[in-house]
Amino acid sequence: MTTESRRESLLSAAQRVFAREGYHRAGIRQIAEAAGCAVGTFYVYFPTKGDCFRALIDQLYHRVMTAIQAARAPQTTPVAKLAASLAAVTEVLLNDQELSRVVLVHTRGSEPELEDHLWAIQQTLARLVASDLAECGIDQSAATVGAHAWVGALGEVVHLWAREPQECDLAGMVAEVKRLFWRGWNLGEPPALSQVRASEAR
Amino acid sequence: MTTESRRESLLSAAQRVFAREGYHRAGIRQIAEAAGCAVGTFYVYFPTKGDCFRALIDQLYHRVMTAIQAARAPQTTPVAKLAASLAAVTEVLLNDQELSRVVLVHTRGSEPELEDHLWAIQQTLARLVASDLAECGIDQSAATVGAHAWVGALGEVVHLWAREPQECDLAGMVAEVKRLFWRGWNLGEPPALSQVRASEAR
Amino acid sequence: MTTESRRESLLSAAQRVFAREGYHRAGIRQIAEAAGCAVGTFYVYFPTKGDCFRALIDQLYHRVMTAIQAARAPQTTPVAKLAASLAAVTEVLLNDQELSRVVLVHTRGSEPELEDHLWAIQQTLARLVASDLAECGIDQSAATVGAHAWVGALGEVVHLWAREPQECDLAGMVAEVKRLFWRGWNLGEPPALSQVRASEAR
Amino acid sequence: MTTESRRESLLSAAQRVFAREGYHRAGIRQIAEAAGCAVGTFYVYFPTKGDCFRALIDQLYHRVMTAIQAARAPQTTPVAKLAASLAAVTEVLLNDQELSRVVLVHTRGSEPELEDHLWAIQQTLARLVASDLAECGIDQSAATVGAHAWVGALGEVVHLWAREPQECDLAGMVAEVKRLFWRGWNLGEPPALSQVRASEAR
DNA sequence: GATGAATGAGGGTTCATTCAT
DNA sequence: CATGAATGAACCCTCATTCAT
Repeated sequence: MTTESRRESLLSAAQRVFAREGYHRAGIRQIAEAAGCAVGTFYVYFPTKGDCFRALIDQLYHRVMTAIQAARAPQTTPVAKLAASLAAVTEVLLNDQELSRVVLVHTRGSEPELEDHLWAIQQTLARLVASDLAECGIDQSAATVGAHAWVGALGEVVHLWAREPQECDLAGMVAEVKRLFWRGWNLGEPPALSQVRASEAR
Repeated sequence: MTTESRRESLLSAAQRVFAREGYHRAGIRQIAEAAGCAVGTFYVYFPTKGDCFRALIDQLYHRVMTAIQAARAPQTTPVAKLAASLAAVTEVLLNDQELSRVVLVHTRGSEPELEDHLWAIQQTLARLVASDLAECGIDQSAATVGAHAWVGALGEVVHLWAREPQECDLAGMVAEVKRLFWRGWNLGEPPALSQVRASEAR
Repeated sequence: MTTESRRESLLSAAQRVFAREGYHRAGIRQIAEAAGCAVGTFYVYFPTKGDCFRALIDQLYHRVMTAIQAARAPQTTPVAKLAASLAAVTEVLLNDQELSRVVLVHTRGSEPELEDHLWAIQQTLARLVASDLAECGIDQSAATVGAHAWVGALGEVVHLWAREPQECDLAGMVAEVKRLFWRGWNLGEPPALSQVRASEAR
Repeated sequence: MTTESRRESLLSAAQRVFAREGYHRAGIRQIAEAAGCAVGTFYVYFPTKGDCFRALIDQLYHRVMTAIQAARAPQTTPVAKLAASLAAVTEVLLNDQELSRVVLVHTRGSEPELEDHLWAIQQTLARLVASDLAECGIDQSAATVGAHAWVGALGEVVHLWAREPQECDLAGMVAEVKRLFWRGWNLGEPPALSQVRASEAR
């Protein structure tokens, strides 16, 4: 087993345990056991429990940012860029549901440092959305609030799905949130996901 | 000092400490000290740290529910009831900012039992809103999602304010959220708060 | 059991365990057990293992300084003051043999902070002796070295006794050290302990 | 790199790290890194951290004993032998200051086994000095104590120098210690180092 | 011989909770 | 009711040592 795969097995074990137990109830012992290695091995790869959690946050962040950049690149109008960004975020959440759950649900109440870290990331994301909104003609402060509201709404929907996975359809809910905000921002009905994708194609 | 006032001083001390430190970093020692009594006294009034926190959750819940019922009673149309409910919630948040912060921000990551408790309450609230939405002509599933999205958006805005209290105006942001969702639900521009209040008067 | 006596029982248990095991091998669990209490109780009285050890250092320091001041007060000539100081130190070592052993033998290799603490104390003591020596006509640098040499010699003799308690007589060795240094400093034969004591009487 | 030179580079790295950090704070990782090799390599040359430290003790011991034997050989009178022995020890300390520091300062508090080992060596040395002293007419027990006192004084002076290297002159202090003990033993003023060396010459 | 990832016993410390006073 | 010393399970983390490559 290479050191990279060991690190990844620890990371995915941590993801599972954090998802199930939350930050504080998750013990290094459990994570190591879930990864099939000893406690000491955990510390070969992560200096700290918090650093391990942060790696998960960063993993999600990286995926989101990558997806957003890829999705925005081919777009030309502000509305299209906004739509593409939201679609990209949505897509990552749908693809990495457990990871999203860990990051969006369990960072709160973990450690101030981690909360700050995620907060900074969400600020980045919110500012991006806000600046798109501003370009779409929405006034500055409404754009800021709107962006945060969107982040919160999305987070809550993930939370709902995290609590009752069998009773709800995350994809459908996410689409509904998009329609809701789209109208709320006076941008009309949102472009269907398929249309966005079509326009992404070069 | 009467039994009741001692309990309330503990509760308000707990509110302050939980707001500042979060659930896990808040220690019984700190709470007791903030309340000006000994650790043992805390346990005369609350069987458990979690029960104390739950009492804060319930306090907010009680205020919200009372306010909603009072606001809805005089309303006749579904839209007016919805508007009244949202306005009532909003008003409680603005009046009890620290308490809202504790409950909405710090319940996550506390303990499964407490998370469940808050969740059940938010479900109740969301269902209320959802049923109003449904009566306003929004289809069932969209109503459910919409209600949760609204709860999440509101929570996030409280979070934003909790993090940067001097840079943002909670009341203004809450009003903006209302406009956003009102349009999102195709209900037109929201009634001004003053109008709602006027119609509340008997 | 009062809190003061509890603290003292912990301190004396710590003294025993540190004497037997040295700083690093001594565990909080052992100390607590030796004191007949739980691990947590140790931390009610000492914030840290190091703080507990430091309390022992300070205990010895306090006894030494008290004894020195009492012994010097009635003396008038520099030689008599020097003799009184050395006799006082000697007396404390003989009365508190285990404590002396802990402090003089086991501080080294404990923690930098503790080593510094003891070092500062020994510097104080050495400077006191050095200044007496200087007043006895010994030149400055020789006085400094002489004082440290005396401290080291005394420490080593304690060490010898710590290692082979049944084969050596600490009191006799300490007396021999005094004679040795007295001649080394050209002060003639040292005053007998009884004489010093006699002159202490008012 | 030959086996021997690798071992020596590890030994000198260990000397540096132990001098800087003390026994417990020095980690195998640091030593290996300082020697420019991997952790595993360390264990090719030393079965144990303690064994590595012991090798340093023995290194100093070997140098001291070699120097003493060389210095004593040409001497004929007991006083000259004593002077030669002390001068030899002194010379080694001055030539191998870092090593002396490691052994004399950091063995205490390391491990019982290592402390015993150094103790046995110091006993050997002390007995040698004590037997010379006895031949110089000093009575048995005074000789033993004197020898230990001398070892302790020397160690403390090394310690002083280890703590404040820039403020003190090890060579000068060592010379002063010699004068002090020489007078303490009623042997008059000590022979100058140069005289000893002259008499060493064949 | 050389490597460095893996190990796991054991370390110090925390803190919600209890209970005798 | 009020107290606060006492508790001990459980936590995160370290590091000397091993061994397959």
